[in-house]
Amino acid sequence: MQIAKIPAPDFDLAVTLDSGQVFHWKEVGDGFAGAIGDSAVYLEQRGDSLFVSGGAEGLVGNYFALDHPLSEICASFPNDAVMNAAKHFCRGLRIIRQPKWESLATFICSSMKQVAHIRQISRKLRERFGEERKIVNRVVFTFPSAKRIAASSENELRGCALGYRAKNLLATARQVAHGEVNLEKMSILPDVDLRAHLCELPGVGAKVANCVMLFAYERLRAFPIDVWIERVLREKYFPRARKLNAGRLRAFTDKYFGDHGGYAQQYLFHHARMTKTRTKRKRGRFVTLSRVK
DNA sequence: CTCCAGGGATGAT
DNA sequence: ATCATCCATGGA
Repeated sequence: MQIAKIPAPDFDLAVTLDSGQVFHWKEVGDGFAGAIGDSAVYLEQRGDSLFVSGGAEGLVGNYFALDHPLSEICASFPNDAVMNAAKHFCRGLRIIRQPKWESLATFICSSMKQVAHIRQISRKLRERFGEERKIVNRVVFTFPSAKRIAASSENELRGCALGYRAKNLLATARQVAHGEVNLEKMSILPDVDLRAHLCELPGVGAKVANCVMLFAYERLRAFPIDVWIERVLREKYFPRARKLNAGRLRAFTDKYFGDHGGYAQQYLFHHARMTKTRTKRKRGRFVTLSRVK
């Protein structure tokens, strides 16, 4: 196996792969094995260098967006205590450029699921419907195409622990496979129109649409608000606000976090998830109940 | 065992 | 327009 070395300053492979953007990489020795699109890849980081299985250098550099000016992006974050803590904690985290269908399908499956569950769903979909590849003596699977998912049945998808999400994934896969929507051509749309088109797909609402925009369409302003981010916003930015609805939070995040809001969001998300504490509102304040490992 | 999760669709106010 | 309810599943 030929291994190429590529420079990867301002990058943390492990943090990036563990930050809830992608769900299929598995640890192998000191590195990770998985698929980028159709190609099986092995990755290992040593300091500021990335060691990549043969021929995948360009693929890897693009996937991990090593061209993003990360220090400038982080410098554009709002200067407050919460953001600074997350920025320090997540140093080297980059927003990945994911394949569009893979990202869309995965986040349709993500609703009301913990990250560990999404990993299982991703693995089962790949093992059952994807294509097998081999890398460093390991078997990995590509993510199944929309056509392959569309050719399956709802019951087969339910067999991948999808539950009620199976119907949505199948319906969206059919629209993509039949050409009713063209995910690639949607790249030319401005944010507002892209979001509106994505939200017309079954199982896609504002949150999933923003994830796909951020992770697959490189819309670095897109700011997904899930239960974790909503908790951070309520507890840290509006600690005693009453009647904070979704629209109010949306208005705040869109103007406060700015042009790289999606990056800021990902840092806040990963930081919160890795340092999670249970809290409860008590006499207008949030108090810690118990710390979870 | 219980709790809860990178939500969305639907129907009632 | 906002709000409540339901939807399945399994790791922690």
